[in-house]
Amino acid sequence: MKEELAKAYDPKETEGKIYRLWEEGGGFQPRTKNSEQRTYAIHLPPPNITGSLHMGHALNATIADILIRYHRMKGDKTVWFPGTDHAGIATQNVVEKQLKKEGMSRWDLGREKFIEKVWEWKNKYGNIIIEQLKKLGASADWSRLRFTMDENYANWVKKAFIHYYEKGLIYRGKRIVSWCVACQTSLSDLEVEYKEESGKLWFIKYPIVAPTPRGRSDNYVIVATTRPETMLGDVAVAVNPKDKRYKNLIGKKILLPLQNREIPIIADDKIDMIFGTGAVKVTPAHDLLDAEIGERHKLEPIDIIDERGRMTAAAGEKFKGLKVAEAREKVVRELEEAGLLEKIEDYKHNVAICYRSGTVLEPLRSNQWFLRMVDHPQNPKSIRQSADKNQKLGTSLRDAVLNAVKSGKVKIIPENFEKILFSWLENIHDWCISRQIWWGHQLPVWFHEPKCIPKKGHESDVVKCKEMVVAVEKPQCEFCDAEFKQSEDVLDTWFSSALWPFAGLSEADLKDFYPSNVLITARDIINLWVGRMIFSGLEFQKAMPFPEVLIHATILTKEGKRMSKSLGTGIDPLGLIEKYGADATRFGIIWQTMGTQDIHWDEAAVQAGKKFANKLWNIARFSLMKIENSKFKIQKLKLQVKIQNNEDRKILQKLDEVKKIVEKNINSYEFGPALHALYDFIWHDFADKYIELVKDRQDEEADLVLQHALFSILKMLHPFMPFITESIYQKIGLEKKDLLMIESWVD
RNA sequence: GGGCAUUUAGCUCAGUGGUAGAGCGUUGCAUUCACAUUGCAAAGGUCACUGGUUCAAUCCCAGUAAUGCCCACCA
Repeated sequence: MKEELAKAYDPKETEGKIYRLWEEGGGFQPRTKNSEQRTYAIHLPPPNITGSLHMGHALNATIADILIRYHRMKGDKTVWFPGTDHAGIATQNVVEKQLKKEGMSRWDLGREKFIEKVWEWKNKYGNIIIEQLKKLGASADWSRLRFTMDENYANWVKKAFIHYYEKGLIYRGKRIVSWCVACQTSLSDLEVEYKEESGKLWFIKYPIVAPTPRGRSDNYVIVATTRPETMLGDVAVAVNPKDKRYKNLIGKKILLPLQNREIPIIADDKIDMIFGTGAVKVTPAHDLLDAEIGERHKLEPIDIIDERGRMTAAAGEKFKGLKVAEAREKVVRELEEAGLLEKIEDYKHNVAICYRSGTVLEPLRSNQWFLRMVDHPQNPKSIRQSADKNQKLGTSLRDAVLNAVKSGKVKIIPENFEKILFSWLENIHDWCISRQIWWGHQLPVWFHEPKCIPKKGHESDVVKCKEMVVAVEKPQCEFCDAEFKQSEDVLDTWFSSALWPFAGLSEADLKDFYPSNVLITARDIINLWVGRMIFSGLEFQKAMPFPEVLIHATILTKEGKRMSKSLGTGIDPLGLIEKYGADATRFGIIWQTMGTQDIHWDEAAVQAGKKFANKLWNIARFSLMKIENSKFKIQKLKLQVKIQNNEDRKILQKLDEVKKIVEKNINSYEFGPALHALYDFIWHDFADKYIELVKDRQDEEADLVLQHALFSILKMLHPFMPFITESIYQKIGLEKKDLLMIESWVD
């Protein structure tokens, strides 16, 4: 059927229709086209259900969509796996905020009701971002949509936990963790952020017990601290063993002010002689370094701050129950009154804050679960720098990742981001995987109720009752009637995200599409996510989850600053789609994607994309009109005539060159250059020159070359600008015709 | 404190060991011919700075400066 093309391209009129056409045509599902059975798979980094599309997602999804559409046209059995992440703390915070507006807290509701509320919220808002990705033209297979809390995904999470536990890699212990008083949970190292703060450095006099000669000023040691209130939990004062100033004080005792406790002066080479006074108060319960020192010197920690951020009884009667800030004031005041405050200096330093709530974190000791990262004391630095790529590493999870990257089993693109991974791995601590929030995967850990009622005939076996069982299902005690109760902790969200390349996939998909071909992601989650997916894949699938990791650009503001919602500097991709159309938006993004250089966002590129779309539209309008009026109707897409005319030969040759450039660029993830080449060719070679030349020609060859070039252009441009190319293609009067999206690539 | 990256036209960015390129913007001309969301043309640059290698450096090397990003348990 003939259909007149409008004079200008209208994305609004087109995009919805075309997307439905694709979906109804089953274009997103994988299919086998050639006999080679090559597969191509990408996993969408699952966006948080709390999120809405930002430029980073748009860039990521556009890149993935280009690769997916290209490989699909190439004939590979292609699939793009989409899904969303339950995003533990983030989602819980959103729902808690909502509750707060109603004057409630999660505690008022109770755990069960609260989780119901979160599910309600998820069902209502959790797929917004998926709908937004569709607007962008993402050709993901929505029939394979997953959620990190789906039932079989959850089963994988439990399986993984139990596997690690039985292997001895998961352990429970009372350790210092970063504790968020607002979220009431522990955080992993990677969830801690730092904020510069102008604080104070207090210099406190600690009297030495063994009296030095009277009247001398050295009958106390001065320590400098940013957190005077923690002195209530001091168990020692540490100095560097090489420090001459304190050499003869080592081993002597100090009478801890306000607490009137005797504590030793110890030597530890971790102490920096330059900083402060060179003497450090040691509070092993509330500082990581101090905990390390405390352990080395076998000093018992004293917990003086509790999980609500209040002082405990151990802080002393006067301080018990006070908030940390209040305690600080009071400690300072009392020290001053006692004449033990030497001086106060202004001091700028970084304080650790919660990446979700922004609250200052309290390092404190808490019962948590850890995943062991390192299994032997080998110096990792020497591993990385070693020239011998086959050098044996240990079998720890950390070493598995190191090994994979070092041996090239996984390639990080660009290569220099390997360093980010290496430096994290070199200093890695065991991963605190338990959280005290409610929304997430509850640990498959069961505790025996303390009250034990022995079964008949088992009165003497009661001692054999297990206190704790790690299992998928609730266990039953052999010897008594006491109920097992599931641990209230949930797992760190990233524990489940780490299983993303395989968890929740059907067995058939796992067989066909594991490993996937490339992981596309932003640099800020290289450690948080990529590193953990690598060891999870190796652990549970015995193979790398992906051979390549493409770290794409970060989109910054035009001024080169980070885009931030709170500062209002963020660009909304949906606004761009609304204003210019999805193709123009994709064009604008990719136009600026040169290598992996960060992008200083310039909307002019999107405007250029809109103009280009219109140009293409009119190229098609002219070409189709000419061909329609020609006696030489289109039969096939292939050009099968011998070319006589020189101009024809020239344009076909150029077309072939462009094809090679585009293929080469896509294969090496150079999307910007590919688009620039297409743009130049289409506008300046094809439209400006060839079409002008061909206007007066009436011969068959001209018409055939014109249509061949047009089809080739539509195909090559399709991965970049899918809507308009498909829309034009659908208007071509061919006999047998499929969707352009599954049409075969230019040959 | 450590690491990485960037610096080229008014703006956002490509690029090459041998007279410098695009998009947007600017200026002039053209046009009821597919497209004014157009065509043709023009103006506009000591390629951050200093030194080195070279017959020749915007490009390679070293250093400096500015900017940005990431990592880090200095009290």
